[in-house]
Amino acid sequence: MPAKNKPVPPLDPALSKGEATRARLIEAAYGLFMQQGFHGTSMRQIAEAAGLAVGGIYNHFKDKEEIFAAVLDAYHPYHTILPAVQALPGDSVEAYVQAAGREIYAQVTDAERQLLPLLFVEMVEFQGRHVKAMVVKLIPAVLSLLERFSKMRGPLRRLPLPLIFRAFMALLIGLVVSDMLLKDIPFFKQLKINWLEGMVDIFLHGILKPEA
Amino acid sequence: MPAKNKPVPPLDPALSKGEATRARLIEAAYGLFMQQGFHGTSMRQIAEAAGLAVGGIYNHFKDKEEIFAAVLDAYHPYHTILPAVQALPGDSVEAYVQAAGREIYAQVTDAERQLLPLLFVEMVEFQGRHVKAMVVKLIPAVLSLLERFSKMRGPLRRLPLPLIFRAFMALLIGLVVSDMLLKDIPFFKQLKINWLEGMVDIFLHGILKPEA
DNA sequence: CCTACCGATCGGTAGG
DNA sequence: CCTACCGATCGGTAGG
Repeated sequence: MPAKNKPVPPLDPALSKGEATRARLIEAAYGLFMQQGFHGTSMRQIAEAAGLAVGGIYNHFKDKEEIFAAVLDAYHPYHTILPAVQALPGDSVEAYVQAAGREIYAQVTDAERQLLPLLFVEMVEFQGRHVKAMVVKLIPAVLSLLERFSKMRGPLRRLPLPLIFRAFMALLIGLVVSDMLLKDIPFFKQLKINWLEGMVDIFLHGILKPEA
Repeated sequence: MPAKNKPVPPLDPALSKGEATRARLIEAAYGLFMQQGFHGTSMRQIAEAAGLAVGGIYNHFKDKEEIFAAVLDAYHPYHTILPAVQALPGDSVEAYVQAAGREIYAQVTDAERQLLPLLFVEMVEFQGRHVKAMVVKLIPAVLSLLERFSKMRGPLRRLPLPLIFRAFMALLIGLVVSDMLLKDIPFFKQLKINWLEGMVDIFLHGILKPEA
């Protein structure tokens, strides 16, 4: 083996050249998918935005769908939301639910414009198949969360824990989705209501015993 | 004016030839948009499915977006949901909310596979602009519904009526959306929970005074 | 990672 | 002069 010059792998501070190109492609594709959707975005557009030729993309991704999966993986917030929710102080149900609501909503609305259009593309083009795979991987973590929740069962009404969890998630999902449709409408902007706080309040009254 | 023969307009039982062709185009485009999305569906596919040539489409719609708008208008269920909800018996809050939940959920899940993918396309391709226009038109009807609701305020906690309404809609939206992601997962199918009933129950406890 | 290109198909329009 | 379409083709772009 002759001493061919090294290709300079991760000698660089952070990323190798290949990794940097891959990251540029993901970032470029993310912006284009958000604005134009999946079929509305061409490989040439992605290449141009990332500063390389069409053919070069295929050194990093086998096809367009693989780019989308990488984008979704890079931008979905579950790897930040779940640890954050697990680390929340859990003294009482009220404190926990309020904190969780704030935490999830903050991360989700923060990610709303960053993520929701991407999720719509996912549903349209792939019938949610990538997200479904994520959900399956998340099940154990959710179960351990429910386990922890079950220790605070005292003040709770007799309701199945999965129902409580899903109702909470449904409320937040519905809040974020309806936000997209309502936020530009003057009539709604004029209503001075703290929607998140109000919904969490309704939810808490819904799951707690009256005497609590 | 000589007695030229009449052009035989809507003598036919239901639709004129033009209207029938338009209806066929909408139906064909609907099926294709649902399966393939907007950019994933070609004018040629729509034409073929409707049994005419590509050029013929443009006698009915000026471009592809106009077809989509017509499809959305033909298939969204607000003109059936709203009258149904307005006609519900409204003796008590509990009865009303339970009936409304069942009614909306039935229509929405019935329309789920008929409509949700279309709404995702709408969000991806048009940033919800057609649905926003619908929402604005619906505001007066919703306000009159809230007006009616305000007469049953007795057993309700002191909460803003718009909050109650939106929380209810958010819960149902979240239920339907999460359904799409969860329904195929074995773990969830194994849970014997009546999700709709449970969520409506939580919601009702959330908005009603404890003593009621 | 590029240049050069493929089979096919894109949304939209021509004249008749 | 109209509605409803045809066969053919426009300039460009798709994923690979």
